[in-house]
Amino acid sequence: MEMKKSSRKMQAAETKKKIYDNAILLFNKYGFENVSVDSIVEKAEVSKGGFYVHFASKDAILTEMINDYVNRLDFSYKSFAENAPEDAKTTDILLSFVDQITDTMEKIGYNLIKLAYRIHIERNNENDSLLSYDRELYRVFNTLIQRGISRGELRNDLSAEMVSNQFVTVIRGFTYEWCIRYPEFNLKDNLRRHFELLFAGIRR
Amino acid sequence: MEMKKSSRKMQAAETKKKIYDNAILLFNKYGFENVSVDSIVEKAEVSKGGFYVHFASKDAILTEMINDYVNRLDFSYKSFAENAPEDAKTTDILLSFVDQITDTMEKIGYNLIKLAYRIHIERNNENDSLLSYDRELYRVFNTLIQRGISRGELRNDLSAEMVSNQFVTVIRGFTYEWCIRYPEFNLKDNLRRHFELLFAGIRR
Amino acid sequence: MEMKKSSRKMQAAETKKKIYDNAILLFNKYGFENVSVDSIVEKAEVSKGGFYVHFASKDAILTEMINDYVNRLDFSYKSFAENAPEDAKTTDILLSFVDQITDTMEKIGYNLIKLAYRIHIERNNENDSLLSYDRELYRVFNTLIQRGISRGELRNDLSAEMVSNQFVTVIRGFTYEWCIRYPEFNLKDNLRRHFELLFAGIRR
Amino acid sequence: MEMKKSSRKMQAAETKKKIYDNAILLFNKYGFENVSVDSIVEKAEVSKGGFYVHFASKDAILTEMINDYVNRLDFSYKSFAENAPEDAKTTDILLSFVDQITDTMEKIGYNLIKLAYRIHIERNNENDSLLSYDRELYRVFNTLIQRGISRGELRNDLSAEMVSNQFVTVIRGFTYEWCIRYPEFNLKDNLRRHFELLFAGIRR
DNA sequence: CATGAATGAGCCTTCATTCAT
DNA sequence: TATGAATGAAGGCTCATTCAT
Repeated sequence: MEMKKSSRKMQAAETKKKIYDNAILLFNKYGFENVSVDSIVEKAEVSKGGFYVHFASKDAILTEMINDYVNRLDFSYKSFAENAPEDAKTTDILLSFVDQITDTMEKIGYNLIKLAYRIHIERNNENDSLLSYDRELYRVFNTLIQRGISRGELRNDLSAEMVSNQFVTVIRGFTYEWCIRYPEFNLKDNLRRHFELLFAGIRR
Repeated sequence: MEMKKSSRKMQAAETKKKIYDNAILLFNKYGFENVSVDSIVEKAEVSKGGFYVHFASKDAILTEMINDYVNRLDFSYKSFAENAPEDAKTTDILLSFVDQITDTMEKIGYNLIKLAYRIHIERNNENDSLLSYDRELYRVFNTLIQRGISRGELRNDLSAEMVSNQFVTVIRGFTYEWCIRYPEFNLKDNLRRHFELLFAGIRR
Repeated sequence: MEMKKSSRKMQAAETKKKIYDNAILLFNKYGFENVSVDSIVEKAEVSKGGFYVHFASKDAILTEMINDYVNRLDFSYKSFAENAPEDAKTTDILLSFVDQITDTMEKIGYNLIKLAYRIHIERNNENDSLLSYDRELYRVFNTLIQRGISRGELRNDLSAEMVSNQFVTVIRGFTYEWCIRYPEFNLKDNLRRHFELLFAGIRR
Repeated sequence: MEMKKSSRKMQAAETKKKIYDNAILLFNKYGFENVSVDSIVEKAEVSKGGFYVHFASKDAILTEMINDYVNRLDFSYKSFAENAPEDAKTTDILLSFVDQITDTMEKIGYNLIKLAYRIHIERNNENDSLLSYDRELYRVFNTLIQRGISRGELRNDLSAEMVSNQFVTVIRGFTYEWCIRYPEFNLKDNLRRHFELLFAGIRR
């Protein structure tokens, strides 16, 4: 009896996932506005009513998607901050943090991220969980930069806050480039290269 | 009487502009897909048929907008390249070029640019006139960086090509940030600051 | 309870029929091009969306109608060919075949047939299922005429093929007349009279 | 001064003809309902306002066309009746009349005639000038048949009225066939053959 | 949970016609 | 006569959502 209930729930969860996955797929291919609930349920091989059993609206599927995205990044940032090596050079830590960010991005997948960016610019700040969320990213950077300054590894005439902001903007900017130039643009290499330039400067 | 000959055409041009301006306004406020032709003509105080006298479709208004945008940037880049001072320091020239770019952006207006970015990410590279166009921007950067290297002002262990690419990506990335953070994000200050960091490096 | 399983589907079928019937009615009264989907759904007392649940387009309803028409005639021709009396005079068989055709036409209804003719001439041979279909009619005639010739009942200086073609053309021509002169033109009487003239000749 | 006025009128007449001809062309290619005034004026290289200078409406052009058609047939029938040879065999006269009809049809042109038939079945007897007009055709036939009967050339057990009606129906029916089977269907041959069958009968 | 028929507001576009120039 | 910008009603079709089964 217990098993049956659980199997029912599993069935339901599978149906939901089928809808979710196919929806994301289509949103990415054609853009959110150009995908109808009809086309989602057709691709997912579910009835139209079934869609509304699992999602309150077409928008709801988007919200869920953004949450996934944010949660995964959140976890990634936090786990880095907790496990950062104590003794390494600050710039090396920064580089490996940037590497981890790109790794996470690539795990989340170009599709989801591009969709997030698209939504982000489509909807006017209405849903700024993404933007606000990156304060976590900002916080990690800020901590690292202050550490670098106080250890004498980074210039002490710089405001850690300003530099952190620049870093976040750079990450977001390069990710945007990745989205519009996929797959020819290598996110990891370019970001790493950019941070190396930022560390050393290009002036002789 | 002779002058009057164009009064009808002028009237028509004004009508077109009224439609165009109001359309851009609405596209930015609500997103292209969420703006109906009905709402455009209502705001522009023109009849629905009137819209189609001046634009072949709702899409056509977008194409016209992108062309405006590209043409203005084009002119800006070219005029800078032609008038660059011969004797100034390369980094100063770069900074003043970046300044001119932001000035141009601000003249074009946040609205138009955000719309362009939105379209850019919404439509899957279908219309990459924007992307390809920025090769002009890339070219100006490349020339300047080579000049800096050969004059001994910039590090000679850097590939001018790579650095130019980074610069273009940075410009685009910061502009994206400007779009999603408007009006709190100051494009000019942030870009200038970023290039200064890039010039000097943040390492001690 | 078991029987009820189809109640939803039966309801749907009824809705579809309501739409179909009213559409045909209106098409005939005002012409296909002059009937809007709005007017159909209003007359059928169905929502606009409902129309598109049952028909993919306004055109689809026409296709369905033509198919109905062709299928019914098809059945009629075939059943005649199978049940033709073996021993009767050929001209009598021909006359009774012509009678059966007009009976079928009248069962199908002036409305549907006129609509079919209208579509036929409106669309430039694009949909010639009707035209090609009448080859079945032609075949029945051909068989009968050959029989008549070989039995010595009909002139043996005539090509059965040519005469069959003439017959089909006559049927179609008189039906056209029926359509444009309805209801004053009696299809059955006129066709029968014409075939009698054709059999005997009008010359003394 | 007199010449100038006339040249103006000629200019106007030419413009009108240009519109008329191109309209007929398009009506035939795409069907009356599918041809817009816009497309007419574009093809005719006339301004939109110009169209309404010469025709009160889109429909007016149709009326004018039907009138042309009817007038030409009218003239043809009358001229035949006036010049019919006194001494020839009635059936020969009938055949040569049928020939003249098809000649006239071919001079008028398949396009115009098909259009007339189309209009005829599209509009519900609203404009039956065509139908009523063919009473002239009927009259010629009636006279000839009565002549044949009284001369002992045709069966005297036939009603001249009935036979005339059959003839007119046949003409119209074969012309319809010509319209929907153009150009593979040879109107003249088929009509001639049919009348020959009607004269002699197909019975042995 | 699942189904799919039904809803009706909304969308983009077309078009015959008018009228000031 | 000729022009073409302007009009606004109408058309075919889409779509997110609801709800009885």
